[in-house]
Amino acid sequence: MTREKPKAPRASKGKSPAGKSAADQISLNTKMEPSQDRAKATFELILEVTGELLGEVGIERLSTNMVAQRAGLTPPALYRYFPNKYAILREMGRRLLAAEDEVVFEWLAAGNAERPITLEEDVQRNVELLRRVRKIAQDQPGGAWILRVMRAVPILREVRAESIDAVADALYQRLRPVRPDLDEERLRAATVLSTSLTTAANELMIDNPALEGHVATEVARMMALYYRDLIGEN
Amino acid sequence: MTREKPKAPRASKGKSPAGKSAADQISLNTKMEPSQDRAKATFELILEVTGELLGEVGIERLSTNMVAQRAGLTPPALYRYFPNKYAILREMGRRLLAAEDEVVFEWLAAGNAERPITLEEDVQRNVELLRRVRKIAQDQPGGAWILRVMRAVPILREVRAESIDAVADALYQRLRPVRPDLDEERLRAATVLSTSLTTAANELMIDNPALEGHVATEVARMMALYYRDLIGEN
DNA sequence: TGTACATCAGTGAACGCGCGTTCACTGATGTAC
DNA sequence: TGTACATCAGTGAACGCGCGTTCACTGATGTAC
Repeated sequence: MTREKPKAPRASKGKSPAGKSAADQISLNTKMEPSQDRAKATFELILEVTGELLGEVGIERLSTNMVAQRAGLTPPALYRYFPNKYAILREMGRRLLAAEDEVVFEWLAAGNAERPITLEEDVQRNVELLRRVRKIAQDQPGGAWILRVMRAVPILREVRAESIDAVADALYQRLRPVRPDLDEERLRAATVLSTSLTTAANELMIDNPALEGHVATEVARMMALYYRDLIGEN
Repeated sequence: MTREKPKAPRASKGKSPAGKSAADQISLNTKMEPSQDRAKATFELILEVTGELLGEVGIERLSTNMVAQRAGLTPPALYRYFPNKYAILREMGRRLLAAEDEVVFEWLAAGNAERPITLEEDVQRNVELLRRVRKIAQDQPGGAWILRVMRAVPILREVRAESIDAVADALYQRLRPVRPDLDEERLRAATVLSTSLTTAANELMIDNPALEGHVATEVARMMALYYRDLIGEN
């Protein structure tokens, strides 16, 4: 009795930017369908366990076999949802950054980036935003490591880049009407830069909690001063 | 005829910060002695080839066997100098960051951080410093990848942290006399922050050459504004 | 409400491969006399 | 300047291990009637 091969949907290869050359060759990273409740729980368990292990052994020693074992599964069970460890990390990274981005979007929607206020108020608003964003990574097991790994692994770098672009663009859209005369490329560069540096500052604080208090206010001040100069309200 | 086991010096385990827990367990990373010219050439060849491969296959697929093969060596020849791939990357990372740091030290020694000048001159000086530092990573094969990997691999993170601390401290020593009244922790935080963010900005530009021109001047301006406010010369 | 059946979720066992690592060795280089 | 010998540099072959991956399968869940 020959069974039909299930031969799953096998992924759409993402947006695959053609000339991206290195290291993303073979690895297609899309997962299969979790439909029943049990399956969804397994799916979430895999993500959770991967976060823990990432912090414990690092990305290099992390393997699908190791994740499966820790989750109390056999390897084929994991394979049902993720073709390899990068797919797991990608899902984790997406969720983490999406949550961070959401905080920023809300902050922007509340008008924090545009109302004229004093420098000190400006700094305090930035401190608060930074704190809220930072908390998301800190509250997730292995969160700090996901952030780090997203800088060094090609497939994950895309996820990170998209998140930064999305945030920078949202900021751009808020600031554009305030200074319609400003050179577009300069404003684009400013928003991408401040977004990138803000995440870098948060990673610095996560790495080095002893500095957290002072660094938070200093980076908040740095950004406030920069944008006040750029927008021209100082 | 039994030979004496050479049983090399086997490393001093670095400074091993006791509670560092994860992922640096087994890996001792010190290399053996290259003495003859031929050996030195091999040593350098290994570093060079590793840089190339790092860019081509990424850190995950990089292996000592792969490096040895590409260098035209057998694995034991590589083992004579490096106990594992992290030792190679560590040496590369050290050299790269030492070269970058040296540029900053010279820039500071030339008094660029203290003389009272106009904002625009200040920005230009920062742009030039950034450019010089950036060039070092760009000129080295796999340089960008070494920088990335140093954020995500525990052993290499130490190398990176030491470099940033050294640069931040040099900056601190320059600024301390200028504002002896400033809270020490605040000034420390400011120097570590600006050092970290400057490297992050350079990595951003390396990742995204299209933005290089604008980002360079914007980050230079950001730092200039920040320090002028901090030191109180605006 | 009960049961038969289709589909979903996960198992157990096995595989080939390349990695890290070791061994006793040969060939190259340098140097004492 | 020539040669004998010690040390340094690199080889060839082999190993055990854990990884990614597959297979045909059993057990769990949901649903049509």
